Amino acid sequence: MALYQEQNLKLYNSMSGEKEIFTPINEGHVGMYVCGPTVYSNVHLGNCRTFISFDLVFRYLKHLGYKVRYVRNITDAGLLENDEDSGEDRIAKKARLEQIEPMEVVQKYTVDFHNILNKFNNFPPSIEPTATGHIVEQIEIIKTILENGFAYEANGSVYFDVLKFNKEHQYGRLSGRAIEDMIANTRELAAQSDKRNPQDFALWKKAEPQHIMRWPSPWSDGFPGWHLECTVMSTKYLGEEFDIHGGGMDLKFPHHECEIAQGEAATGKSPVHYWLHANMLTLNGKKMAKSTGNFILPEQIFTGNNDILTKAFSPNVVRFFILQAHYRSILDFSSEALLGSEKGFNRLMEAYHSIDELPVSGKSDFSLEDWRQSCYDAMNDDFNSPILIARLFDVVKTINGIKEGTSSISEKDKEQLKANMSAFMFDILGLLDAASETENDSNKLAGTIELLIQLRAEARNNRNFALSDQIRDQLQEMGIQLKDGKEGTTFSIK
RNA sequence: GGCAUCGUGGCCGAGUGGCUAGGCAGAGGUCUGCAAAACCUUGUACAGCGGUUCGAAUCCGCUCGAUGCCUCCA
Repeated sequence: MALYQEQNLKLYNSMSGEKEIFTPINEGHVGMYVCGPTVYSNVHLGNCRTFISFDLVFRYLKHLGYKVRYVRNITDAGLLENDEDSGEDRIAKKARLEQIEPMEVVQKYTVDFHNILNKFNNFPPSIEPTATGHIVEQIEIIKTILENGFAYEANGSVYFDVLKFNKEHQYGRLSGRAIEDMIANTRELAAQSDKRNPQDFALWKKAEPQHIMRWPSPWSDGFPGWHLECTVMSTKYLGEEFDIHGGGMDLKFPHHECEIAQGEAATGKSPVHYWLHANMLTLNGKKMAKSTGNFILPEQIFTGNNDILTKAFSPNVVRFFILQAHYRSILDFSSEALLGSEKGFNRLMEAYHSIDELPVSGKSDFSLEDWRQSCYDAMNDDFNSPILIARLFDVVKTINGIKEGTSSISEKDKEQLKANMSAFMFDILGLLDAASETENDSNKLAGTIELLIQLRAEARNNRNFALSDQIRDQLQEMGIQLKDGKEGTTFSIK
């Protein structure tokens, strides 16, 4: 029996504003779409948070036994720099500035994106389509929307008619906006627009002569509007209706609102059953954003090369830090918070690695099953990773108690405990077991350290404390911590 | 200005009508040649003011503050 049948997963649907029991369209299968990055610059940590959040969702659904098709796009065209009538494609602009081909820009930052997410131990999505790879489909859907009467052509561009759409459907449901308010509050824009109404958005834009990225279409040589690619690629690979759509909170309006409108205008059906939105990562209390310069790059964290942090942190620790907050909460990035996470993370890992050495007794004096279920309860409650981590720290206390002899565990539970912890820490949270990574080298290193420990023990027996302290302190400087316990000396590597 | 979200102890962060969240830091202890590390124990909290209730940090109202979106944005 698949695990998902025993578990009652609830997730917060941004559309209803409530936690809902998750029921996929096709039993045992999940279709999930997440808005990917625009590859015109390096991803910053705020971008990464969103993708780590949905990696958690992906991992957990898989763990529950669902067959998940996870589609995440690469936006490599169609995103305008400014107001859409005067703006320039971001990728084209970068290409002009760096004097390279637009597709070189795309390639460079796509590789960077994959690299970084790989370091964070994210699973790659099942399909990673690109906007430029789906121009034909985008043109087709524009035709359909035109035929259905929800769009109009003007000067070679095609715009979505929001007011007309709103008469038969409801525009603004996801973001809780009334169309009247939008009309009343639209900012004054430059008057040269071809749009009938300021709320309308572009499906197809005619390219200005200097515009490099362009494709032929029935209306003009031009390029598709940004919102369209997600509609096309999600429905192409997941169907006209699919289970989960994720993305950053900042995409809710207008991007996701437009996706809903495009889907409904094209097929008459609302495409998404569950809308999930990950919240922002802040720095100095403000959203991390490329445009304001308020951001930090993952690489700057891994190397410690930045003004914010006092030291470098591993991707694993950063991931743990991110997962210590719920994905729907704003999380503030700081050196102090990261240091706290690092210490906690190391403690958790050490406890896990000490399970094998635990003494066993006839029976356990705690309920492993209750603990295990409490972990699932946390994850089933809208992927509450901070609660799961709190439960993991609870069991750290139990493990230490067994070590000290104040608690007991049976042989069977010990095996189970290790398997469960491994599942929650590595499979679901996606943390990396650093110890297993470079086994060969670490064995040699361990042998060397053992030798030094022996030499130090001899020195101590001879009361040559100067030598013993020198060994201890110099190892410490290298990040190797000796631990003098009752059973002798052990070590850990930072 | 409109819409939305949020305001929890030194820091980070869960939770939610009555039952210890958790982590880090701090304090005390165990261990130690001295330490470190580890482990154990432990305090301080729910922005303010009203209201509902037997009971509110949790619900309602107002005030103040913060953030996000309203233009590209994870």
